[in-house]
Amino acid sequence: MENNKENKFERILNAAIKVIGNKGFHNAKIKDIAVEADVADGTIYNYFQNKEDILVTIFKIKLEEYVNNAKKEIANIIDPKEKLKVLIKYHVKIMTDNPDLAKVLQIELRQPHVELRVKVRKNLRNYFRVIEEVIEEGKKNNIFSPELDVYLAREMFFGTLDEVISTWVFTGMSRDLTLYIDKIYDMFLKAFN
Amino acid sequence: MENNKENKFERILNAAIKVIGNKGFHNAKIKDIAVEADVADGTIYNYFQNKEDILVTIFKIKLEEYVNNAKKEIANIIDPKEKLKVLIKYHVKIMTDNPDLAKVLQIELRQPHVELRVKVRKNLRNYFRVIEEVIEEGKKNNIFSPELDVYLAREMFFGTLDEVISTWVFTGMSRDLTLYIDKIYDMFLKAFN
Amino acid sequence: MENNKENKFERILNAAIKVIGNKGFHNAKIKDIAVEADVADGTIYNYFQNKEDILVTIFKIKLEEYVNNAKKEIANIIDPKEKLKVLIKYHVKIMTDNPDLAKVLQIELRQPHVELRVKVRKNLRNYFRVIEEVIEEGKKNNIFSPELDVYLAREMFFGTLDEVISTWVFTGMSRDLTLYIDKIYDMFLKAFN
Amino acid sequence: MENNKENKFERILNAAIKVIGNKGFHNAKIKDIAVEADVADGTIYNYFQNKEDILVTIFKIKLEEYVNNAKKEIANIIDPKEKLKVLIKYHVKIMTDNPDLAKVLQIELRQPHVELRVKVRKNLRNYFRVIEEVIEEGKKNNIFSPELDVYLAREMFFGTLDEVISTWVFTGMSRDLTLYIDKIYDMFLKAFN
DNA sequence: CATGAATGAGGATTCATTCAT
DNA sequence: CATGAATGAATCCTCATTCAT
Repeated sequence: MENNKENKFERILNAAIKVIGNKGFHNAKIKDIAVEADVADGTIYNYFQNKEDILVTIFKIKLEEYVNNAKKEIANIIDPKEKLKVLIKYHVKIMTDNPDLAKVLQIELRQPHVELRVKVRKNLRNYFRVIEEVIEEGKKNNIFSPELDVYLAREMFFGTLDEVISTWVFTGMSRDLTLYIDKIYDMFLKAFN
Repeated sequence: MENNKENKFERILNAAIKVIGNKGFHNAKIKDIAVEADVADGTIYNYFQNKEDILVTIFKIKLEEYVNNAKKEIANIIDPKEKLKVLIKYHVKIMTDNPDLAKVLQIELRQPHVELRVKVRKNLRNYFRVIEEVIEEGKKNNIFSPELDVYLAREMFFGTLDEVISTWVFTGMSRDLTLYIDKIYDMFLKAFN
Repeated sequence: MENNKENKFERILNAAIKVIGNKGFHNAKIKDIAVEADVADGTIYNYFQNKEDILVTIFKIKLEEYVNNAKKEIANIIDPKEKLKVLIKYHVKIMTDNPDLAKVLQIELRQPHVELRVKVRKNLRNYFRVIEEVIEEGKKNNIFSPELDVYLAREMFFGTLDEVISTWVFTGMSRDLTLYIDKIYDMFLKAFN
Repeated sequence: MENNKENKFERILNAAIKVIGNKGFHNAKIKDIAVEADVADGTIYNYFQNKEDILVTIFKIKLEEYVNNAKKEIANIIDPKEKLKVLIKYHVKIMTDNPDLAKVLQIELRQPHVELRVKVRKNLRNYFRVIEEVIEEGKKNNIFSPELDVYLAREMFFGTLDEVISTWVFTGMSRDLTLYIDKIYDMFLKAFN
């Protein structure tokens, strides 16, 4: 029972990721999501307040999950450079493993709707913090330049990966992005030095 | 007067940039644009095929303008490094001078609607080509590493700037971005080396 | 305890009177009534056929009760005038003691839904009959004018009381209506003479 | 043009009176009103803010009209008794001439929805004032008892007529109500004496 | 009998687009 | 060309009712 309910929540959430990822928020109809989740339209409203709440929840749940796992991935690593590489790998892996989620994050991150963006962006900040902490650490250990601007470095880190994923998503997701990881890593290392 | 002489096409286009920039494409109503342009709803359809065409035209006209001017800016410069710096400056200048346009480009670049996105991205490619040519040139002149992946370098260039602008736009456009130009430039130089 | 022993049928019925009285039939949700009665939504359907049936039952049960008690009140009175006064008193007392019920009767008596109204009005006729019998009796005893139109007299009796209660209900139920009883009684006596 | 617009507003208003009168506010669908008025659904929203606004406007326009005409009817009459009779006649005439409007007034006057009722009741007060002024005048001229409670007299006047109309409406509108006018008038005269 | 999650039909409202003036 | 009233398709959400547990 508990399980079943959990199940339905996740089913709707994943259906929403798929549908919103493919059609975009505004073109994703509640009916589409309901059909994809194999529930009635009304059932969605037993789990979400309204359509917007679905989007916000996707960001909340999925980014939380992402950040927690990213933290775990680098937890036992000492070298900040190695941490950076793992973060790149993880970013690319998650996005290429979940292209629909990638699309939702790519696309709907840029909502102009103020309230919505605030809610959505809030969840992203935790990820930014993880990146910045690694960069800070690298600075302290003299691995990165003491003059490196942490904020800009993080923008470069996220911006570059985001753009690479974005291009990948918007060109049919055919390329194998793992091939670029080492090159991206090298560029970051040099840039941060 | 000056304002009245400005032809209607431009008035509508600029009104659309303002409204779409602030509300996003889907929340921008034709009526909003008409009011902003001080024309009747129907008049818009004498200049544009439909709502989508307005967005496509913004990208077409404004990116064309942008690319042409960017080309001019670097036309008389010989040093690829200097060209890179000018491109950064120009990118930042245009976006901070036209925040509404910046928002439209930022936001609607990630159109989920496939056909629309294809039309919109098409115009961006010319800008990408300009960047890539500068990088290529730098490689040839041994200013950038011969092993530099041009595609990735361009992704880093555009992705980083895009992210910096995006953060600026979405945090209230208060910061003075020109202060970052030199730092960003230095990071690119190192990364491309 | 006392409250818990009160059987569910009555709990639901009274909850319905409260909720429908405050929100009106169409704005009263089954869930509201269920919450007020402290039962599950589905439980209501073990005691009532459907939402409409609740309203019909309120009229049936409460008006039956009302008419029976009204009859008892005047059973041992001989003077038709005195009976009239008691009926006025009783009408005012019941309605002011049960403002939620008063609201339901006031409001839903005017159901536009034909079938529903027929069912609802049917129960009112017994009350009309009681009033008319007292007036008839008064005519026979030469206490009221032999030319008095019984139907109109009853309309005046009920219409006036209904309007007085209605105004009272819709102006916040602050006034003390018992102060008006004698005056209303006097006006009826004169009108019926 | 002006005329045409005026026309459409009235067409929708009258269609709404007809449909709401027959089905009640909650069962009257916007589509029903649109079909009856021979306009598109959306057109209604060019003239009214929303569904509720239609109802409120009916009360506002029609009661204003009613009160103005009622005032005119009694403007040249000196005898308060005669004024009372004319008011009765006029009330009955308007309601029997416009049974759909009568139903709307009868039925929707008792909405429990607080905000709605406030708006609706506000328009009724002007009619109450007219009645009360006539009764006041009758008291001053010693035609009605100096002890007559004006408020109660007005409640009786309106309540009785309202109930008579209500019964007429709810029993198929077959009876000829003009036959009752003299009798009602006589009862009021006696009651107010 | 009691529960409350699931259902899905139904409807008010929005808004891009048209076209008569 | 300009207008803006009219259109009507499209969709989010509500809520009475059911039924498996």
